[in-house]
Amino acid sequence: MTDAPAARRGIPGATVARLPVYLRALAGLAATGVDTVSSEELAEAAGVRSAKLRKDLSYLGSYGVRGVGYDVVRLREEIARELGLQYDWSVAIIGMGNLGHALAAYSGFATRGFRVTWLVDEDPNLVGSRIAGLTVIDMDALATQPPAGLIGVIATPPTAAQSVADRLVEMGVHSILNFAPCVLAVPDGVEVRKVDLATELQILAFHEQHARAELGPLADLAAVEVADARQEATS
Amino acid sequence: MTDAPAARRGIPGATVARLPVYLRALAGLAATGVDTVSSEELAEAAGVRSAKLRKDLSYLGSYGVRGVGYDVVRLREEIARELGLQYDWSVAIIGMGNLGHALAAYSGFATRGFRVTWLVDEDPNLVGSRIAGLTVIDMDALATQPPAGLIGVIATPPTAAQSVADRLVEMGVHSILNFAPCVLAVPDGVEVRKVDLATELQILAFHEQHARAELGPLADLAAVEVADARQEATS
DNA sequence: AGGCGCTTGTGAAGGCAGGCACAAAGTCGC
DNA sequence: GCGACTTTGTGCCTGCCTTCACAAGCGCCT
Repeated sequence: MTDAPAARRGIPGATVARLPVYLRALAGLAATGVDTVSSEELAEAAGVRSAKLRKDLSYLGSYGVRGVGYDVVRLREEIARELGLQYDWSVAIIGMGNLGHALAAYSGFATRGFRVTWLVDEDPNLVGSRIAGLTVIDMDALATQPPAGLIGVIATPPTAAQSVADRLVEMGVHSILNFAPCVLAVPDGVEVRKVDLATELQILAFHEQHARAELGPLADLAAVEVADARQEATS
Repeated sequence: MTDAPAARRGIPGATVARLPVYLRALAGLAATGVDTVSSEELAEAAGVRSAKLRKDLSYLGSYGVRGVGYDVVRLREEIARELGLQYDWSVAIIGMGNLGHALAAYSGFATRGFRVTWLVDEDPNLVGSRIAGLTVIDMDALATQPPAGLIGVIATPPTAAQSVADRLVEMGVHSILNFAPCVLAVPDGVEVRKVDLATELQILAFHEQHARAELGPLADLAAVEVADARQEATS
């Protein structure tokens, strides 16, 4: 997991990070008509241990019935409320490059309680154009009407990310999702979560390398071939 | 973080997850001509505490010089080696939707030790077309030449993700990065890291809601407005 | 050559998260 | 109406990660 920051209202950060997974699992169960689920079943659907699931849910209150399980609809509502999903949250995507484009068109946000409301870019050629049904604006235009509860998504090159973050903070945003591969400095009270694609791959590479090392030197040759291919390409 | 799995070779999972961040910070320092850095400076650049940084680096060995600091070039090499980045890793992206497209075009992979080598999709209309300089193939074609050390990136809809994962495992892949919002079941020895964009936003929503609650009921009204707007849109 | 100041590397302590196991509590069958 | 069965909620323990604090080590200055 990326960083699990300080817990609020007594709910551990690790638990908060898992609630969306439970919510997803519950949505799947509800779609198939299940109306009651045991911690064992739900845990399997969510990919965790049942004891962990029960402990997580216990932080929300006692919404289960002993001997029976959890009411799917009720539990869904409770988790959604805990996550603040009883209303949609507005999302502004800053940076309309490859990634920003894809995010703007990504349907997964709308179905999970979020509405992409603003698309922002600095490039004059992009400002004014329409992407995914929205008109691209610049940061100044966004700053004129900073809505309360806005979540900022930074999809700019890393060089621009800090200044964008500064401006977001300035206009009162205190939740930022950062796709730019860099460290953002923000004041206390502003929550930054980062998604770094290359970092994830590098972590996988570590495991891949060490899994390979355990197979002995023979298995290592395959990776060396990759290295050779690289040299060909760069020479 | 997503899950920090079992450590190998004694390096804690939490440390492995931070090594890429250090690597990035070192690259930045090297670009500005710095050749020696103290743990304090590097920690600041990486957004961590210096004690944590030193402990992390100590797992790799003693590459620092007391009273001086760390040699930037040397430390970079050591971390890169530990992560297995002395050679490029091949990456196959499965699912050429919005996200898959953006990932294929994302330049951040190539500059960090990865080469997108295969683009895969099931749609006959897409197979054979060219995206970002590569020809899209289908899973069968990928299976004919499963290269050792391949990392699979799943960018399909969630309904297809499990079957894609099964096929990847079948062809010997044991490192998977999953963008589909679902839980993947894989055998032991296969490493799955997941990136779920909506989950990240939901975690932010939790913090946003509770940060707001602390400001009192007045501040809560703004969010309710958003809820009203939603009802208008859905009615 | 010797001492001084700076920085690393690490033992120890504290805190958080995960897993186990069981008592509490509710339902179902008879 | 009562007992047996099922499943939740949770206290305790264990292990990992983080933080603190300091001794060890290195270079530099005198």
